[in-house]
Amino acid sequence: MFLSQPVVFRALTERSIDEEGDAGLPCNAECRCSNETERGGLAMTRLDIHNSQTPALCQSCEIRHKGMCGALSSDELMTLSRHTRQVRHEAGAQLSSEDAPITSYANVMRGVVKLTKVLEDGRQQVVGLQFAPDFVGRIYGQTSDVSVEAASNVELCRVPRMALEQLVAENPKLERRLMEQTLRELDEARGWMVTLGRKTAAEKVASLLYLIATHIDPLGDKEGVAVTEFDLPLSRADIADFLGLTIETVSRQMTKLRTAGVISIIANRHIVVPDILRLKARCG
Amino acid sequence: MFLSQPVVFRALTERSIDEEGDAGLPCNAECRCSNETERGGLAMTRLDIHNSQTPALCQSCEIRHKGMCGALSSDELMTLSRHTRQVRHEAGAQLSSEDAPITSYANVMRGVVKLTKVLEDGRQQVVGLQFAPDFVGRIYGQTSDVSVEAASNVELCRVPRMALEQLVAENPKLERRLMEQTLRELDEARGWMVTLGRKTAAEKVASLLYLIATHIDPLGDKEGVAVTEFDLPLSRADIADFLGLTIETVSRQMTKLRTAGVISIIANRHIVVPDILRLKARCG
DNA sequence: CGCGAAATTGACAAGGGTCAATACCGGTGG
DNA sequence: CCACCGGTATTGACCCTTGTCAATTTCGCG
Repeated sequence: MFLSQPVVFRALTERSIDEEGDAGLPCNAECRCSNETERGGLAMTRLDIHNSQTPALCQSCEIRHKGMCGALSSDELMTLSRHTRQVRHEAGAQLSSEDAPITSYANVMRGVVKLTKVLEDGRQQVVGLQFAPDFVGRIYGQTSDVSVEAASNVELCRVPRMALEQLVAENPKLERRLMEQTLRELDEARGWMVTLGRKTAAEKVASLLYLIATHIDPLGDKEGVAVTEFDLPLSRADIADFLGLTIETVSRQMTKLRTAGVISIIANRHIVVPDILRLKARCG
Repeated sequence: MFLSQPVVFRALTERSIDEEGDAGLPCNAECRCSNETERGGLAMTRLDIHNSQTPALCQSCEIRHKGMCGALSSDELMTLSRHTRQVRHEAGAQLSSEDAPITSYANVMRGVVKLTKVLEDGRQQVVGLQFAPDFVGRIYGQTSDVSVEAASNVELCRVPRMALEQLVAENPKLERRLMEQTLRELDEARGWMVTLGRKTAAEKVASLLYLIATHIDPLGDKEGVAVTEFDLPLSRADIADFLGLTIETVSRQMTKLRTAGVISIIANRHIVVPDILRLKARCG
């Protein structure tokens, strides 16, 4: 299952309950999933005649045309949506652990997912961050090799392994999409290798803030545009684990950026960037 | 072209001539390529009737059954081999530069290829090492994003972009192979993120030596088995650029490993590892 | 308001970087 | 065969950035 083992690492002292786990995930106001489509019954029969509508489940989905789903025709989306389920997880929830078998994949709809690796003695490194509409999960592999956690509160669209693999086998365009996402992740990983290996603490912190400013969902709008104000989806410990620093050093560098007027910090987590180019200039 | 621009970075003060560049690469003794197959003429006509022999070019190739080529049928290998060319490059030769358009791919047959990225101010980071039978080059991309250099003397099997992309389009198994290689590279990049972010200088050096011991071609034999004696395919500067250290620190850590009896260093480049597990134990 | 967790700040230590001197290797030419 | 030379690697002394440990403040939330 794409779900918590009771493994507990440092940054995971928080709660790790999630709203998954029972068959009939209740539909509250904030989660606008309409998952009657996956319960069989009336809605199901309508889907079986392969019309070209957008599935009810996907209609309100902000990433419907992006990421993996963008590669699918209406019919394919129909097929897929019969197996997907929109789920929410709280910050800190572990979605899958290192070496756990892979049983499902997911698309990030909202929030940030972090991928981490741990050394035997407990030293931890965040090796990837996924924003909407990224695909999460390692296809063609038996185990996942990284631990997957919700960095912030997240909403995911979960796909069982078999359903996705079948769809991929039938749809070269989808496979291609996933290949491209993998290549993008590879580029990003290599980009961070440069940051980890060759940048100073100050540049590292600036780089991460810049990454977040350019990737955090500007409410369903165009991607890649820097937002000038956002809530940090990561704790200082997460930031430290991502940048290969200690929380103290992160804190000091944040203060420096603040006193230099590059950012304002409101209540620890909320960041205002008056001039994104000044921030970018500090990325090395 | 998969070929040197006159761009010169730090570690590239060496010669950067290569034996490519003219149409009819002469066949010397060391390069056991038999590239009559790609010159048309007699051999060519025999290939066109799609029999199931192994192409002459590939017969002596040690990685014939490994890497990308392992996914091909005899016929496909025939088709491919009509476009490939085995080439040699000296250590330090630049094969492709960051942001250069991609015009060909290659398989590593012998030696080590390094992928690097550079910051504006010249700080350099090696972001990947490729050993035989790895595939080199970023498929589905316009530019390569990394600079590709021969770390040691290398022998490559070069494939023009168009030829490969056509073959990939027709052969899902091949596409799948490339996807798996990409995923492996992603895993490796993430593994090195941990090394760069969280390991000490001593652990970093040990980790790199261990990587090389387990990846350097044990003369065509089974992969993944650690070899106890090898020539370092990287200079101290390359090692430093890979590990995010300075050459001085690399040097000091190597001497520590030597005085601790974990390795012997013969003439700077030749390394003997009496007990690979002792080395592994120092990787953190 | 008050508690526990998270973040900041300070004093100090240490790992690794910087700069400079020296040693070593590999190739060339006498 | 040996001497020399340029590039590469090693070693040492010193310093700076970042880590460590501890005290304090701020935040989030009941």
